Amino acid sequence: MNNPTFRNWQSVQKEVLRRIHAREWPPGELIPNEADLAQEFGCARTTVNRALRSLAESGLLDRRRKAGTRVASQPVARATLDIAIIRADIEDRGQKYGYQLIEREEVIPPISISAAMAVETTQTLLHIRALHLADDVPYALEDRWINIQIVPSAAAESFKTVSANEWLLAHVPYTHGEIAFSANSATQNQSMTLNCPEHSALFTIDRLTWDNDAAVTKVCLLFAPGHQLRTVL
Amino acid sequence: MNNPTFRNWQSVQKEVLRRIHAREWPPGELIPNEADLAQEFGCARTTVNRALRSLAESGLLDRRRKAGTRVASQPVARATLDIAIIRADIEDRGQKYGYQLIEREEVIPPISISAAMAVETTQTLLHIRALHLADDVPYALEDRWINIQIVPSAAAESFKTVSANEWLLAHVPYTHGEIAFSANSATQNQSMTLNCPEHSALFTIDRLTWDNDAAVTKVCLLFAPGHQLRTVL
DNA sequence: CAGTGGTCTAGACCACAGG
DNA sequence: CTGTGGTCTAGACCACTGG
Repeated sequence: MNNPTFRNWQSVQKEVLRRIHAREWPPGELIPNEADLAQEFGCARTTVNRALRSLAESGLLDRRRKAGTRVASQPVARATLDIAIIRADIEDRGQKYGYQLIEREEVIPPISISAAMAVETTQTLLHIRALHLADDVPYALEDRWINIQIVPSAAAESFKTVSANEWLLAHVPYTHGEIAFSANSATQNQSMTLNCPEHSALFTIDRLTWDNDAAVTKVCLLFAPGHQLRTVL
Repeated sequence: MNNPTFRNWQSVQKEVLRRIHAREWPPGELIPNEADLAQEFGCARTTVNRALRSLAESGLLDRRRKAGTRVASQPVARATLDIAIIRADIEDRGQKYGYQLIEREEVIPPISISAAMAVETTQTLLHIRALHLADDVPYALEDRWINIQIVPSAAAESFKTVSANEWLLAHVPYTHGEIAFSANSATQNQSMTLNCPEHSALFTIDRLTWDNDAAVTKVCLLFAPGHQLRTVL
């Protein structure tokens, strides 16, 4: 049984993947415990643990103390998306980045915004609207609210040349956030700004960013028609 | 220096996060090496490694041999999406799942499909169109192509009661895939099936699944207006 | 070439939860 | 209560890569 072929966790993982894939270990099946696998593979239990833990993180295995390790019966596809700064996205594709500030105002937001950001309905927020361009063509429309009580330094920024998207990521820390992807129909105003037909289907990212229970910023990004967000599984 | 507070990798990670967050280690900064941190925290280097590796995987740190570990200067937001079986998605929200097969045929696909799936232009594929419902309301429209040379058992499935979405995940292994999210305008046909206005903005998932360089299936999922895909950061 | 992260090992103790 | 995964340790060697 002592198989000298598996000397590192990657090779162990590869072999485990092979067995799952070949249905030697079918979905839902209990696989041998770490100690047994370590003996079979001729390596330390730590190494087996590393391989299996990694597979569990990607959703292929289901591990529970005492219950052991099972092949996931419904293999969830876990996609990892990297949401970068818009400028970086554009430049990575070799296009020229452009930026235009449309509006900047400090106002009391609609109830829907103050509620989502958990601020008093009477509190003033900084409202920014801006357009991102790729090779001089409209790329994305940014509509953002910033909590200037939490980020007072934002009040001094004009955001005329640096987008709020970029400035915030570089200057303001956050602890966690929520993000939602959806599709929205372009309003007349939006379609004019993005230079597309009215009612075009726009890929949309809504994002709410928190710093320890205080909302930092809420942003809605509307991408020009045709935009895709891609990743591998 | 020997601080007895940090006994496990989670607490080490938490402290590192605190320092990043408090800008004690600003973006781009080189942080102490593992051995030094281990001494400071009073734990083994392995434990520090575990904490830092995990942060690097989530994009907060940038690690390179010899060069050391740096705080990411452009913290990429890395969102993890779980793409489950549609039925599971609906039932998890306490709704009743429904399924209707619209069309099932074995035909030679359009060039765009055969090219994407890297099959001969003359090869017949299984084409499935189906509707998923939540509480009897249209939820998503599935348009799928299956490579019956790779999955011959699919040719014997009627897909009248079990969706291809679910059947494939349970019966057909795959090694990797590509996924893309976008927004599309509903065609007249689509809008009738989904019972929504024509030209509605539909959230779209395109997915191509491979088994070792052979395409298994290509699917386009069009979700009814209002659908959101959510996750946390 | 030398410093850094990447990994392996053997052994140990612990936390959790199934039976 | 007991088996399983989760983790820590100390020490070691290795792989990569910056200077």
